[in-house]
Amino acid sequence: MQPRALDDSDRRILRAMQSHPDMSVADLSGIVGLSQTPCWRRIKRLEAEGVIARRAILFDPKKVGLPINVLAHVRLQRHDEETLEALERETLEHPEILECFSMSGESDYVMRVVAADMDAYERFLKKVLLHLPGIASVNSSFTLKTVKSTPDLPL
Amino acid sequence: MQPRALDDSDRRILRAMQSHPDMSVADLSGIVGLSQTPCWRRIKRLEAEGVIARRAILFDPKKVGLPINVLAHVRLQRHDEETLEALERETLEHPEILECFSMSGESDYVMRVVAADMDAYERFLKKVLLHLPGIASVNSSFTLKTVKSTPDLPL
DNA sequence: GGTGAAAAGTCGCCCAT
DNA sequence: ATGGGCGACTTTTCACC
Repeated sequence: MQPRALDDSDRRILRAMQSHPDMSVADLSGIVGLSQTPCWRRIKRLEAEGVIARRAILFDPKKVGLPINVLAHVRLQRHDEETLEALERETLEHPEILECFSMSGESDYVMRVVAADMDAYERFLKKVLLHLPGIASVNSSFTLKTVKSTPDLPL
Repeated sequence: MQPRALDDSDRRILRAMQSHPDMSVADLSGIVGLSQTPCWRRIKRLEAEGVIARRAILFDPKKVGLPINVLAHVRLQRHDEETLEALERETLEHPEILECFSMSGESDYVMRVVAADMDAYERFLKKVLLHLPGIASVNSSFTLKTVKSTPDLPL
């Protein structure tokens, strides 16, 4: 499962898979200019190496009742390794937190959180975020509109 | 394709699909307690209504050569509708911008941008971001680590 | 809502080159 | 490393309760 660099065929496969997530291997192979078996083997290899992390099904957050989207800018009091690890472990436990990045600059972490309504977010803020290990402050910015949100990478 | 509320079976289907993105309809139907055909029909309906937006294949950004992840906080000079529309249209054109939210609070927009290296980001900043319609300033915060990043919603 | 079934297409994996 | 082929699945669509 190693850093073997991707060659052109790999990149073509990734690009094709990304733009056509449920195309059959047969059709993919046509697009990338390989035949079925080699193409299939490369896909398996890319999966085994973790280049292909997973498949996913994307729902419309509003249509499933999660219209509230918040960027929570988090600062810590303490920055010892233990506190950071505890906080990151907590983060993984809460499905309302979709993304969490540790940051350079002013905030220690930025988290993207979804909620059913403002009340639900406020409860989440008070019951979870403000009790995270080592927390100093949480600054919540609400998104007015999702202009764009895609997992597709520029390959 | 309307706001017909989701019932329990719908939610169970969505939850099951989300945790098992390539389970067969046959197996899904078992989990949710319906039989094949009704389950399949509901899935098609959820797709037609846009509740299920799309399928996706998630790659590891580092392993495909995009280790740089930036949150760009953008402020505008002008806030007329025309400027906003032009900016949002531009956003959609650039695949390096994975997410773009219009915000309440200090920034007008927050964008998540990926790049192959610092140089590439700097070029993108100078050639694209700073030339966006109506731009006043761009404040780039680099992520040191992705603690969590998932499209899975808490259902 | 449920059953059963069948056509078309796909996958996973053998083999040969 | 590529291409061929085949059995075992799935998807999708029936007709009918």
